[in-house]
Amino acid sequence: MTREPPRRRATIKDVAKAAGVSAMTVSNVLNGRLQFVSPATKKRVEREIERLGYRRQANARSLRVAEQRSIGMVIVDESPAFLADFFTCQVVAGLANVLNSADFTLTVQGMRGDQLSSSMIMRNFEVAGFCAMIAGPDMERHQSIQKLVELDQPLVVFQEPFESAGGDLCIVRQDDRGGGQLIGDHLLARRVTDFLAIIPAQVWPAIEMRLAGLRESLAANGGVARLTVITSKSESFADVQEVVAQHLATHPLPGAIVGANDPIATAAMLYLFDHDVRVPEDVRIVGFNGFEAHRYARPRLTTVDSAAYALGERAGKAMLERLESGRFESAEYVLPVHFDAGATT
Amino acid sequence: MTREPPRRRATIKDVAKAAGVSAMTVSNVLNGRLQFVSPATKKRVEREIERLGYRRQANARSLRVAEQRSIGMVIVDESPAFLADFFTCQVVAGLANVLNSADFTLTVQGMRGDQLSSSMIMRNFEVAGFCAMIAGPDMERHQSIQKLVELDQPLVVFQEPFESAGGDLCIVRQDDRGGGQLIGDHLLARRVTDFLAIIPAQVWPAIEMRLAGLRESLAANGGVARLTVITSKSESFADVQEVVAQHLATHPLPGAIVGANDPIATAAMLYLFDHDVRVPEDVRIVGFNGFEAHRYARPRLTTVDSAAYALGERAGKAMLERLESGRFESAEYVLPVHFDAGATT
DNA sequence: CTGAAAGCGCTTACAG
DNA sequence: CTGAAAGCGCTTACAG
Repeated sequence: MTREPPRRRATIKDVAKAAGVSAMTVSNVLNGRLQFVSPATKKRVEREIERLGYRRQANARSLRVAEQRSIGMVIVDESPAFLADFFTCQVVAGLANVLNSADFTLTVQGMRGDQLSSSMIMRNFEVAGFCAMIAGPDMERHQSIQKLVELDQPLVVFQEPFESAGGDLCIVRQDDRGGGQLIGDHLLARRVTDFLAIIPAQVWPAIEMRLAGLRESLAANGGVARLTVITSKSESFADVQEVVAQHLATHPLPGAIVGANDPIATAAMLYLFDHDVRVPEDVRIVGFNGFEAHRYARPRLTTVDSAAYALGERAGKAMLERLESGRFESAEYVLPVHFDAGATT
Repeated sequence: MTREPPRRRATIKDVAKAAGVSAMTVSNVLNGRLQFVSPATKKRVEREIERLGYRRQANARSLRVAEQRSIGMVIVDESPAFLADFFTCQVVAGLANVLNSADFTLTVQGMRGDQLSSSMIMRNFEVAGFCAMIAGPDMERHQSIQKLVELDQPLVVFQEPFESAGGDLCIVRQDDRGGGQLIGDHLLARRVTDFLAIIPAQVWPAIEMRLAGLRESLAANGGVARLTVITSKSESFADVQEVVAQHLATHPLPGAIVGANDPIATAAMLYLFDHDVRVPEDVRIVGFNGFEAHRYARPRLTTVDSAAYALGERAGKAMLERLESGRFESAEYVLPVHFDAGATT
């Protein structure tokens, strides 16, 4: 229970004294204002910084110059393992990479929607701007976005289908609706008339958009094709298989199963295999995302490749530009998705 | 190019004035020191905080109380997509979750080993402690750890096999060596004598440990079994298949293929299928990690389940305890792994 | 080119 | 119970 000995961390004054210069000169060296400091002095200061193990108190600097060097990433999700989702993880990876390269740090905080207002990252002022990935139904999501907008700081929201209501807000998303359309068109061309879509219980706007695109495709075809949507408790193997079993117990085989993402589609496919249904001969199957891990199922899944990592990068760039120029250069970025034909259709 | 209008953010003084109290009273409300403030005053202050949209400047508070409310997560990896790795992602998810629940924020920065010294997070003092996930060969990794230790702040290192050299350091890892042994024992019991291990070019200490465990198992068996190790440029499907093809062009089929992780094992398995080799009849295959995404390959892969998310949680708890009590309660935590028999052995 | 001083927004020991 | 004041470690406008 002993506390640390109170060995004091070196400050800029310690460095200044050791180098025989003023604190201002040390500050100039630290901030690269080299027109004010001779090369010899610079060397001396740098040696003392090294020797004393001096590190700048980011807090003191930020307070003085009223500038933060971190971006907040808020993930609103019911699951306590919010970041464990692969899509989210890829987005965060791309974002972190761009920000880190520009000497910004990424501050991650995940929470449920009702915890947003009470979270540290919102009650305190400590980041230069926010990025947000928000799950949930429209109403709740919009409440969360509204709360973030009211912070009056630059905000990038991922995978949000609705138009930016103006403000200091930028939407970065991919064309999930277009992806849904591509799936519909592809299957209609193969004369599928009976579609079964499987979505997870946790509402994600991107998944709603995929469904909307699929519906549009079917409607454009004259509306002769029928779409049934069933909901799985989660994306897990067991839950998907259970809901598929339940549905097929009372319904005929559909012409095609469209999974909201690859894990769901693959779980459904394996269920069919275990019940001697052939894919694609009896039922065609399509997933969504096309991440590496799901290229390993055989037959290879037909899917739509998502640009999750690129979304993160795009958001990072947008945020950096915003901080630089004072406004977002575009209110919305929509990245394309790519249809990826496998052997299941 | 217009800068933001200089609308000033509300400070504690603004709140104090609006509520007709002193700044100290506002501070007391903010910090829950309610013995000093009457319920009526508290209500009034809270109303003004709400009305003015006041948020505390975390920098000013941290500077004053000399206490940080963020933990730094350093990921040292050659890949620019450092965080995109699923194992790392799971670790970060578990860590973020525990820290967030304790009102700590997680500050993520990824970089190559040679960028460590020049990174913001190291040159500045802005977090209460560090967690680190470090790839690379022993020498380079130890250099990185050394640099982090010299910061003289609490440090948790993930998946590092070597003993803590004392200091303010805690190792959190899983029993990868034991996992390797389990794989060896399992295959030896099935009379395998010719092992082929496939590892990625990027050195990870955890993978070295898996190999070491496998070697120990073989040695304990009298050393009649032979182990060949080949290296794939990356974990990607194409690279693994290429190296397997190359090897098998000049070598007979092994009795078993041990992948350093599931993606590698699965890619090898699919290569064999494409060349009419039966699994497990002709060649047995084992992977490592057992993440959900790889339960979808058929036949279901025999693997060892990793505790990546739990590693992150354990590290978070260890760090919080350390900050609370002044020392790590244990210099090392080793989480168990579980053998997960599938249909490929 | 260099130094002394003010001030960023908080918290807290001290005096009333 | 409340207020005035000092000070955390920086940066920067100002004076020499």
